[in-house]
This record gives sequence, structure tokens and C-alpha cells, in this order.
Amino acid sequence: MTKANNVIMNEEEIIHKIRKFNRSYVRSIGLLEKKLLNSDYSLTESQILYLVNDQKKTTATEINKILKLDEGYLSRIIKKLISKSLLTKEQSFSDKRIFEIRLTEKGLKEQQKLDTLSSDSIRSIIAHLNKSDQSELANLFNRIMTLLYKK
Amino acid sequence: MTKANNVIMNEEEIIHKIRKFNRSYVRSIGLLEKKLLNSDYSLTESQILYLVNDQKKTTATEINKILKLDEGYLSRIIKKLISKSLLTKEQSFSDKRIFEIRLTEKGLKEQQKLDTLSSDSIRSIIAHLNKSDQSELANLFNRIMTLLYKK
DNA sequence: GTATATTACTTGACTAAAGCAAATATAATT
DNA sequence: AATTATATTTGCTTTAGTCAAGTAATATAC
Repeated sequence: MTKANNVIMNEEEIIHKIRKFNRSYVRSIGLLEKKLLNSDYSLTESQILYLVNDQKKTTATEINKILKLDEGYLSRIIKKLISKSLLTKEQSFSDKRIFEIRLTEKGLKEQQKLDTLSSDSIRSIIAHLNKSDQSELANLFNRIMTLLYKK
Repeated sequence: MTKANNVIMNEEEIIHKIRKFNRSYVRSIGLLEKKLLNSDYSLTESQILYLVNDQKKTTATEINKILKLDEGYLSRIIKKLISKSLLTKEQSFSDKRIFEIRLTEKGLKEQQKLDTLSSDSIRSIIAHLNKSDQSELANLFNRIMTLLYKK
């Protein structure tokens, strides 16, 4: 794996570099997402479809542990996606407060379509790099994930 | 600098890793921003203040080359920030279509406050890492910037 | 040099996104 | 059995963002 060089930076410099990255990267990803979701689904809707697909069976509360939306707002979005026949909602037998949410066939197709669009948009931002640089990039992202989130 | 290892991945895997990063990282940064801007300024407003400070003197058009907002919306936000005495707007002498935008003293103070909050929020996500890992992290972000944007 | 097009910005009217608080239903706790 | 907590929904409001038309100044084309 990528080996760290051991030049210790001061905290200010570290934070500055991260923030600089955030400004460029988060902005460019944001613009890409906006463009590519144009215009069938909102970003939030597509995130919900992604999560439901990822978890196969889920609930509003589960989704909201990740997305942290307003509960009423989430409830309405789910309702909307059900009305478009992308999701189903079924009351749990063992706990009737809970409603299990799943993708329909149509929902799965739509989510796969969104997935492809999202992959395409990433492809476009790495297209100018050769294979070796692209692989390095993936390793860099991966290493950041490890540092930030695996503990 | 960080040395690439030369294992070439296939494109699918590369894109998968980048998207995985995006989901975690962009989401966590988004949540942080939301929390910390609570609640004096919107994210867009604070971005505008950041840009005006960065560029010292700018225009709506310049800002929008970066933020790509609706022009009418931007116009209104600027108006709002002027009404809060954070910005000034002055018609250019050489081209009277153009209005030069600057931070006021108060605007500068507010932007510095936001800047501090933003730095604090980054500090909080790297706090669990030792100095060496923090430096590595900054280098990783920096290297990504180079790969993606410098060409 | 005047008509036409373009640029920079603004305004009005609107839709979409998101937040807040109260309400309903069920389950868990005391 | 009464109280508290969880999961979701609804009504109402605010904030964010879009669209199209409009004004003013400048640049370009004939």
C-alpha cells in the first residue's frame, strides 16, 4: 500500500490543505450530481433509492440514521416514491410501528439507471488520466477512507 | 512525495472506490457544514463571503463562474448581504454594467468567524489521528488535487 | 453612426426543498 | 394500568432555487 512520508506538518497547514480539497472537490462533485440527476429525481431521492437498494429491506428510521433528514420530509419523499411505484411500504408484523421499505422492479431499474449516470460522471472526471494515475487516485481515496473512518 | 504503487485496477473498481469515498466523505462534510453554519448564514451565503474575501474585489459574474447559481438568486443573496452590511457594491467606472463587490469590515469579521468554524469542524474529523497520520492525510488530499485538477 | 446582439445585473412570479410542531399508533417501561 | 419512548404522518411555514422578462450599458455588424 501507499507509504506515508513522514514530514510532520503543523495543524494549520493540514487543515488548510483539507479545506482546499473540500472546496474544489465537494463543489465539483456537487455540480456533477446536479447536472446528471437532471431532472427526474432530486439528489435526496436518489440517495434514498441508493440506500434502499443497498440494504434491500429498510425503514425510514434506518435511512435517516444515514441521511439525517427531517422526519416529516423523509416521510413525504417516501410517499412520493411509492406513488411513482418505485418503492413499496409494508407494515412489519412483529412491530406495527415499523414499515418495511423495498424497491419495486421499476425502482430497481431506476436506481440502476441513476447508478450508471453516477459512474459515468466519475468516469468523466478521471478520463484525462492514464490508467496508472487512475489507479493511484483510487488508492489515495481508499487510504483516506481508512484513515478517516476505519477505527 | 507519496509514491504510487503500480497495481493497475480496472476502471469499474476505480470508479467504485471513488464513489464509495464520495458517499462517505461528501455526506460527512455536508453534515458538518450544515451543523456549523447553524444558523446565521446559508452554505451559499458563506461560500459567497469566502469568495469575496478570497478575491478582495469581485463581481456577481465572477462569483457565478465558480458557484454556478441562478443569476437572479445570486443577485438577491448579494442584496441581502449588502442589507446586512456585510458587502458593498459599487458601479465600475470603466464599465457601468459591472458592479464591484467587496467585504465591509463587518463582513470580513463574519467571514473570519465562519472560517474559524469551518477549520474547527475539520479539526474535529481528524482529531482521532496522530500527527503523522494527519500529515499523511493532508498529503493524500493534496496529491488528489494534483491529479484531478492540475494539468 | 445607428441597428442588433451581447453582457451584467435585477425583478416578479413561481416551484421545490426543507424545517417545525403537533398528532397518531404501537411498543416498552415503571 | 399509566407513562414514556419509538416510528411515522400531517398541516403549516420558511428557505432555497428556478424561469422568464426587463433594464441598462457595451460591443459588434452593417
